[in-house]
Amino acid sequence: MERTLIGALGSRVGQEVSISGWVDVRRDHGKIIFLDIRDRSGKVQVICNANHAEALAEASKLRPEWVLEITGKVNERPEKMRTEGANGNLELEASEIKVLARAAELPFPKDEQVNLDTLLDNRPLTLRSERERDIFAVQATIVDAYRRALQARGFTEFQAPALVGGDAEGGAAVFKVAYFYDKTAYLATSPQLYKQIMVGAFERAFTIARIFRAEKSATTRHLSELTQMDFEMGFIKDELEVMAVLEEIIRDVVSEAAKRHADAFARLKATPPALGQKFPILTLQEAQKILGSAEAPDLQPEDERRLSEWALKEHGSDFVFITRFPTASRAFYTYEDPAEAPYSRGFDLLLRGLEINSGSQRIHDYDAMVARIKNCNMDPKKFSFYLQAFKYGMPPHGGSSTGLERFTARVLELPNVKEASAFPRDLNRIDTLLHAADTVED
RNA sequence: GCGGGAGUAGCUCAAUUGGUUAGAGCGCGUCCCUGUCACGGACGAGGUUGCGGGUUCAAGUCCCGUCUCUCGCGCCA
Repeated sequence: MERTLIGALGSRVGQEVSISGWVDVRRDHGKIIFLDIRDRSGKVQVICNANHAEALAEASKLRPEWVLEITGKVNERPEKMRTEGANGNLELEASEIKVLARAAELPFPKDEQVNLDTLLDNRPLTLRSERERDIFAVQATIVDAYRRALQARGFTEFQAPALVGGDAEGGAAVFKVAYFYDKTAYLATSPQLYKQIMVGAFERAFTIARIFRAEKSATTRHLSELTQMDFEMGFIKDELEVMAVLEEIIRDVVSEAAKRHADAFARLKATPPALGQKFPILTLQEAQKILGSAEAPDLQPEDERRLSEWALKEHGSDFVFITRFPTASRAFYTYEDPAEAPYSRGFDLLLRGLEINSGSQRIHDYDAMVARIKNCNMDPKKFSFYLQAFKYGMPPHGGSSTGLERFTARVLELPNVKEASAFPRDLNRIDTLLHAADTVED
């Protein structure tokens, strides 16, 4: 019999169907056994009783996470046995149970709240929990909505390289890779330079790229491998134009996630970020005045948290832009208007106390770019590939970069960014798929 | 890299100022149970207290070293 998805059982009441899925829970009463079966579309209660002795005998052997194919009849539940939620009014009376795969004893119940370390050590299992599926379903929507929002505004998606010939950004620590005979390559710390090159081709370009940072940091906001959602646009007047597009995109993404996943937000006890009428914009100086702190070239984590509290209180927004950082504290390609020196046209976007996006207007003039590179004590020759984009005519442009895991974590109010990565890597954590032979049972 | 906290059963955690045989809940095993939905009930198994050294009549508990986790700072996004 053809498989029916569990989510579609509501329209098959009274009919004989076949479902496939995992055992979520078994409740064994001896002569009557209940199973909660889960597939990608939902869950349903299966009842095994004396009407089908073979199925009942089979059900008594089942354990959590066994994979089954069950044939039976979809019944309305007796009046008093109904529950809230999907399929709460029906149940499948099993006539035949076929085991497609067994599962070993679980180290802990699938939906039990465990410590972060245990959660990540047991990822193949814990990803099956409702909580983890909620997190990564929301994350999938964030990526999808970001992509659609940019496509709708005339941006062309491109694929950025992960292997690069030099550390383009400077600043961030890089992973080295032995590259064939005598070369050294690096894992990209950002798609930035390639994104700018693409402005020359498409005017508006974006990429959703894996990037790598070898920072020896052990915090709740760092990962060694992460996803950056980057866009870059040509023919702008200033960074405010980039910020306006970014704000529109963020509004689309947050609204879409809230709309599609209201149930997940509720289960995770998270509130979708408040968008307010408009994201407030503070210059660094204004921000430091609000904080009552001394002038410094950048904000500290505690400052970021306090500014977010201010933005929510004063503007009903969980987001706040910070602009006008000193040019010296920003990446080399950041544009500085002579009239605005020593401040740059860079900006950060904070969400609930954490920097989730960084952007700027960029230098577009070839000579100015070469001069800035020299000024930063770097060799323009090493940038000759990148510099071709400017040599052959580049419009005034700018863009921004959103950290997917940080964004997901703040949207869902997850305390540690590692929870927003299905397979996080950090100082000590990296999967050893090929070295775990001693943990495999014979 | 610096600082705080932690490491006890498969998981989550207890264990007076050092003191007999290290406990609980969940999970697991056997048995009972025809309306549960975290089903329930009876009984049971399960520990070199991260690792190495030291102090002491006696160490899960105190000291030193080491590894790991976790939180904060630095760096970074």
